[in-house]
Amino acid sequence: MQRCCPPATVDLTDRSSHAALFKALGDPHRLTMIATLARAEDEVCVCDFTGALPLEQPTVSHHLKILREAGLVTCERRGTWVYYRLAADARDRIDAAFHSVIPQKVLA
Amino acid sequence: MQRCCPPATVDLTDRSSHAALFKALGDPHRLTMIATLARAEDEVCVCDFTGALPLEQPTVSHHLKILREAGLVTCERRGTWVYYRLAADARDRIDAAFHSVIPQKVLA
DNA sequence: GGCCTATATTGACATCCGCCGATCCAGCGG
DNA sequence: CCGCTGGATCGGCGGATGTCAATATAGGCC
Repeated sequence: MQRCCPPATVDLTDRSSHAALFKALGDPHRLTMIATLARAEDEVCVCDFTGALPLEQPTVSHHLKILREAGLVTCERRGTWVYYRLAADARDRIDAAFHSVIPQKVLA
Repeated sequence: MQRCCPPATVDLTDRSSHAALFKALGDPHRLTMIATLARAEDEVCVCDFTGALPLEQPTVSHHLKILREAGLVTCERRGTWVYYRLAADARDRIDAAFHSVIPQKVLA
C-alpha cells in the first residue's frame, strides 16, 4: 500500500462495551421507554408500556430485557406487577461512553 | 386489562431519527473510526483505516458509508485518496439526541 | 490510450434483530 | 388447590446487518 500523506493514528482502544450501550439505544421503541422512565422520576409498570406502545406484550418484554442486560434499567416485582425504573447510573454510563468517543473540547 | 396503580404517562414523541443516530454508533469499528476522527482534528485518509482495522477494504468503505448517511462524517476526494473528517455538528447532534431522551436534571 | 492504485459498489452468505403467537411461570383470590 | 392475570420465555419468520471476494469507478502516470 502506498502512502498518501502524514499517516494518521487510528485509536484502537476497545470500544465494544460502549458500542453495546449505543446499540441498546438504537431502537425507537426502546428510546421511548428510556425517555418515559427518565421523565417519570418514579417507577413505571410494564402494563403502561404494553398499553401505550404499538407492540404486543412479548415484544415489550423483549425490549425491556435488552435494556436490562445493557444495565440501563432495573426492575422489581411487587405482587402481580413488575415495575421498571432507570438505572441510577444510566445517565453517567451513556455520558461516559459518549465522551470517551468524542472527547470534550477544551477551550472550545 | 386491570390497573396496577397510578397509570404512568408514556412519552410517545417520535424518536426514530435519534434512534438512527445511536444505531450508527452501535458498532465497535464505527466507534473506532469516530473516535479517531474526533481526536485527529485534521482529516483522516481511508487508507489509514484499512491499514489499522482488522477489516477488508470493502467493509471499511461500508462502515464509512453508514457514518456518512448518518451525517456524522463528511468526505472529500483529493486525487486518488479520499479523506474523512467528523461532521461539524456531529457532537451537537449526538448531544441533542442524548438530552432529548434523558433530559438534563435541574439542580441535581 | 493503457496500466496501476485507492476507493466504492455489488452479490452472496451467515448471523442477528424486531416482531408475533403460543406457552410457561409467579402471585393473587376464590 | 384451582383458575385467573401480568409478565417472561420459546420458536419461528422476514428483513436488516456485518463480512468478504469480485468487480466497477476514478484519478494519477507512462
